[in-house]
Amino acid sequence: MSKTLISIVGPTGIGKTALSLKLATHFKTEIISADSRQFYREIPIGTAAPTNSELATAPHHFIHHKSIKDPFSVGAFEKEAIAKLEELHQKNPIIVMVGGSGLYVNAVTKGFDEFPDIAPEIRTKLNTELETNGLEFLQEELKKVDPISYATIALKNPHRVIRTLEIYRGTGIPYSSFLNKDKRQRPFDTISIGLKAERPLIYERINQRVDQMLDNGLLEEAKAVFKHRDLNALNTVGYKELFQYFDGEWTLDFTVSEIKKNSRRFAKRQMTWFRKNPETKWFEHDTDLQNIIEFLNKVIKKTNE
RNA sequence: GGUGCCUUAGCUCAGUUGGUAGAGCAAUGGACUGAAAAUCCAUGUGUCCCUGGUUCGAUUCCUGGAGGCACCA
Repeated sequence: MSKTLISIVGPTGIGKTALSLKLATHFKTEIISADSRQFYREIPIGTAAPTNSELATAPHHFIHHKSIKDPFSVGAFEKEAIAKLEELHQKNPIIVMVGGSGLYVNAVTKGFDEFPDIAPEIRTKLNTELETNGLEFLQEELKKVDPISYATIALKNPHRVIRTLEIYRGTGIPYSSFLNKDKRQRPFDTISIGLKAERPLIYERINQRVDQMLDNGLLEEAKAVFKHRDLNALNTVGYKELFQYFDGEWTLDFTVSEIKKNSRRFAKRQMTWFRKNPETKWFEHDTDLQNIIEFLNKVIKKTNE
């Protein structure tokens, strides 16, 4: 039987975790997470990570396996996840992956071009240069050093400009010349399942879930990591707003409404990202499990013919 | 009951000396190959409360009405 990865995508709060548990139970298999914030064990509440009883339902990977202090990246995740998948596929031809981080999902299913590791100091330096000299200064350097990227990337996006420049400074080779090498072939087939719902319903559920997180102790959780606020892992909806509240800048009511708003915007960005994958099969969030399983069995049977 | 003020985008409001209107926020669409819950880009037609009048033309002026707020009784 050929190796299969069932990838579940969709906006935050739509029920991906619940579906992943049902599918893992049905196929008697394990779950890989592709969620860029549920990696971190210090922030389970605000990231809506699976609860302990959910984690006990099926073996999970890449949940709470890192500290917010550990440096981590999509590239590192890609390598770890592919290695883990290979290991799991030895035991079971079907593995489930859930995650709301589109880039991380793609890292596993499609893979990236190979880039060398870049010393983190280079990015730090670029960030200082951004602050002192401004974005245009960096754009000028990029124009000289990598005109192809200059013409293609979003020049007003400092993250993108810095990434392309750090590749050049770290290797002496333009970012653009690393792209579109031989795309790696994955040793498994991916079946992509998307969960969808009407926008007002998604928003309503997000609003409710934020209230639920606060009842579950989000405030205390955020307070406990407050002193690490500068870590990238904490540049995250729910925490960055609460830090403003702790600073005395915002009232609690305003903070909560900002968390809800930013969660809604996040969900919108997720939908934009996931919509562009033409291979995703979309189901309503309340679709009967049997229908999804039927669909999966049909596809799996076909690929094994 | 009387007097005054208000009624314009989902919200808060600006504005048009009469030529059918614009800001902030919200919202929407999009991009995104190692920061991605990050970061970035783009998008403003709405019975200008209703009715009648004046006018070539009314959201703007006038009459009447409805709703809101304040003060006086």
